[in-house]
Amino acid sequence: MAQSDTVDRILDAAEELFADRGFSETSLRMITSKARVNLAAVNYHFGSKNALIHAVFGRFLTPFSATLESAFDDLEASCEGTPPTLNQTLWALTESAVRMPQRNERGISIFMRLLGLAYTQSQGHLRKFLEQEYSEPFGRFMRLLKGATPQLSAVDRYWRIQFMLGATAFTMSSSDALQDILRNKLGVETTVQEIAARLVPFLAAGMQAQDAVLIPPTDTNVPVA
Amino acid sequence: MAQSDTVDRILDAAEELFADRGFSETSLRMITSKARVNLAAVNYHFGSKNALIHAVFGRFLTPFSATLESAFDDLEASCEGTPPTLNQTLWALTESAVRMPQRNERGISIFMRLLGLAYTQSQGHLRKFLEQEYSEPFGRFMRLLKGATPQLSAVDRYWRIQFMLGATAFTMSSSDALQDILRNKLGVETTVQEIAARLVPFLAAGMQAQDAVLIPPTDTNVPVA
DNA sequence: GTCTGTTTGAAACATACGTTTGACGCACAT
DNA sequence: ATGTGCGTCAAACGTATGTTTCAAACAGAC
Repeated sequence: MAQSDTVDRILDAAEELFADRGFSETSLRMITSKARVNLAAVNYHFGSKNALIHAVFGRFLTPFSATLESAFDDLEASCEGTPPTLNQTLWALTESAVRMPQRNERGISIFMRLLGLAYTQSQGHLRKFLEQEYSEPFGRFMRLLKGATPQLSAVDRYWRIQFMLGATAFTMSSSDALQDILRNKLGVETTVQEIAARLVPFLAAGMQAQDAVLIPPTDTNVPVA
Repeated sequence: MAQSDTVDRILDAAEELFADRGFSETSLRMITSKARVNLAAVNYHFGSKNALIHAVFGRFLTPFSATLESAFDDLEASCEGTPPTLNQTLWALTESAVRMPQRNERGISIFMRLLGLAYTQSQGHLRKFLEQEYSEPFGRFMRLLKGATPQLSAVDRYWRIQFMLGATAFTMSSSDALQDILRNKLGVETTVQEIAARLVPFLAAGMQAQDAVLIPPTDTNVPVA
């Protein structure tokens, strides 16, 4: 055949190992031996380890950003002028992620982990690369958030978006470990879809919390409902 | 003198480098050359790189957990039987963190970053070590959270605690970068204390969000106030 | 001063890494 | 049949890592 499946075998193995161990803690030799290909194949097909990492993201993120764009299109079309709500925007994002065709049942979980790692490892180089490479859907999501939270000042909105991002990236990046703990402690099985279903209301409520009073402790719970 | 300051110089350098670059991306040679001590000093004083990492955490976490314990003591004493509220508990934690004597103005930010890394790097080995080593204040905080959110199921509470942890660790760990962006974009200056003041209401609101409906999108914002 | 235990110093150790090399096999066009 | 290009392979390259070694410097006790 003109093109063997070596490339895909490498991508599959790399994706899984990166998610389990992080990028710099995963060597090319681990990847090639898991994929049962020759060590030199990575540099032959991808050029370098860094290019491999980018390729792993590209394989998922390029079709995902297309899916996301059309989900945003549908959402805005169905709203006819009025800006989509916060809940709708967040759900459009998570639905798009969950609906992506998966290579296996761990697919989503693996990829969320990779995104989380991209935000915390290698001094954020990967984060900058991804935000640049996919600035279109990224910027659009930010604009939707702005439209959905007109009551927030720009500064408040900025920080709260970081809080959301943090909760998401962190949770997803360690979702395997967290699921293990939950299984051992409470005997509960969890899917990534369920985590997302718990995360979205948390984020939406935090995003719409009453403005921060810059004076510390009160002696009653903040009324929420 | 009986004991030189070599140990502290190593700890200072390691702390900063670990926070900037992660654990496995920081070599002993970087640490010793930044600390201007001999390479062998690390293995002589600490035994191994892993033991150094543990020592870095210990230097901050041991006094901090003492401060935290007494803050919790005060809080529970002032409540006389009735369980402290969520807001009070969260504030007791952040106050304790902010009030810690700092080696420099980046102190808090550096340490938050390290905690965040501990949860995401090295397959969670560090996380397990820390939760074991400081199970006392850790478990107590968890119990306080439980008392402050009796309406939540154990599973819901578990995940929301992870969300809080993620938002906090992520934000604090990249607070330097985030503050820079905000300064350049909106011309606003921010302190760690102000970030905390914005974070706590976000977390409290998310923690007390109405139970997750496991069915996706609605067409109205979730009512919050 | 001399001895003793502790801390530093420069150098080497063994190992692992990402990358490169050059020979080899194989399909396919000529 | 023959040559050409692509993919694979074992082996090596140079570099960087964590750790160890052993001699020298230093302190304080006698």
